[in-house]
Amino acid sequence: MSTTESPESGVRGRTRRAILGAAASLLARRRGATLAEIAEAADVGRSTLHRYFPDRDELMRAVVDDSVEAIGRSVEGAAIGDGPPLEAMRRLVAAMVESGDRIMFLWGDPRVLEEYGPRARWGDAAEEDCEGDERFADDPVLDLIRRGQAEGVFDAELSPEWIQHTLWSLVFTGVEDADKGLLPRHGVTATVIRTFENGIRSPAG
Amino acid sequence: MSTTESPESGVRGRTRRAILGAAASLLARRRGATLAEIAEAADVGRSTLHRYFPDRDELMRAVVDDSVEAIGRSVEGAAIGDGPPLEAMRRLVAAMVESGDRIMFLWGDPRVLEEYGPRARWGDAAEEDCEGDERFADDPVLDLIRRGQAEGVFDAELSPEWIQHTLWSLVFTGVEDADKGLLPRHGVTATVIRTFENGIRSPAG
DNA sequence: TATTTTTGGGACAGCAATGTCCCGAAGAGA
DNA sequence: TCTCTTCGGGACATTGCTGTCCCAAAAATA
Repeated sequence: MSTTESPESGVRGRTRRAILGAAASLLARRRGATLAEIAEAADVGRSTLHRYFPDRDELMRAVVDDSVEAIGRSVEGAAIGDGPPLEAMRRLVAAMVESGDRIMFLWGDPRVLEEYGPRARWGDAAEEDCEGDERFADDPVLDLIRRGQAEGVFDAELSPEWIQHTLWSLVFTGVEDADKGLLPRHGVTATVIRTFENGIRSPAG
Repeated sequence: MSTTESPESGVRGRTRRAILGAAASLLARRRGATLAEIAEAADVGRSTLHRYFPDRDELMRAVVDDSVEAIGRSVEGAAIGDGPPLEAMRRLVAAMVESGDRIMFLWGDPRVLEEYGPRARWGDAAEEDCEGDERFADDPVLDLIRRGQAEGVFDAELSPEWIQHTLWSLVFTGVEDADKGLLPRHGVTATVIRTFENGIRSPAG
């Protein structure tokens, strides 16, 4: 190990990922899930869980970080900076749907991002007057939305933030419906894209 | 009413409504809020709260029932059975936005409707194979959606249930954003309607 | 004013979740 | 095989929420 952070040491890395994955998946569906339940879902003893994450808060922070990273990687793979905005947006939706569990975890409880969000990385003492938006100033998703608006493809009367929230919201709803069996898993992306782009109005009408 | 249910007796009715309102408002924003917090928000002693609702479950059921009724009344006032579907839908959105707190409470936690939903009214032992949809068979909102589809106004390739979920989801997001100050309170309805109807595509494009 | 209802708060026991510690067993690596 | 690490589970004290009971004060009603 280098200094403080254990990198990805074969054993600990695997266990750690197992815990984070199980936690995200379970917490997405049952917030307030017990640590014992999370441990069980991860197929790990409660002691082990405590060994990796001393208390609930640290676990939450880690799961949030991990989820943000996972989604980030997925989004990165969509290369939303390239090509026509509409097509980039479709790739983005697909990427987000693929990270279904993480999306449900992060978006399912607004508090989660507020309390354990990226802010933590900057140190917690920083309670500046940041209205909570500038930290997303370089968000590639917002960039894409602005680009689409500038090119006249996306509705410019809607604020980029609102469009972004709509996106998250629809993806979340789609993933959730699929999770409940109300929507076929393979059709989620198409349905979300269709609704997101055109709304519910009949294309014919 | 006469026998078991206390009707609306001036005093008890007022206290009851205060508790239900405060509970919905608080639980909408902080699920897992303590009974003590709810009592405080309702400006009532914890004893009094327990006097009206013996335990947490009964309170939850009551808040759900109350919220469903409140929204129902609001929706009823929108007369969504009359007139062109598109205009009816706009009235519906406006009505739902007006019930912001209740919407946030009911939609914010999917579990809430599953555990304390209308099913409770039928008796809890009824665990028939109802896939959970037939109970909404006569839902006026679904009726409106189907009507709109039949008239060629709403996208017929989207399932009515999906459209309904989209509707709830967008209204929820709008109300939530307004709650956080990200969206001007008076513009929520228009923004939601615009997005819901047309998606994010530029009308010009 | 007198009576009944309603209320608020304190005291209390029960309970489930949490966090800590320890030890023997299983597993990985040399 | 030997050694070091990691693991699972039990035991334990602690904490915070819950639900119950009681009583005096405040409010409503007659």
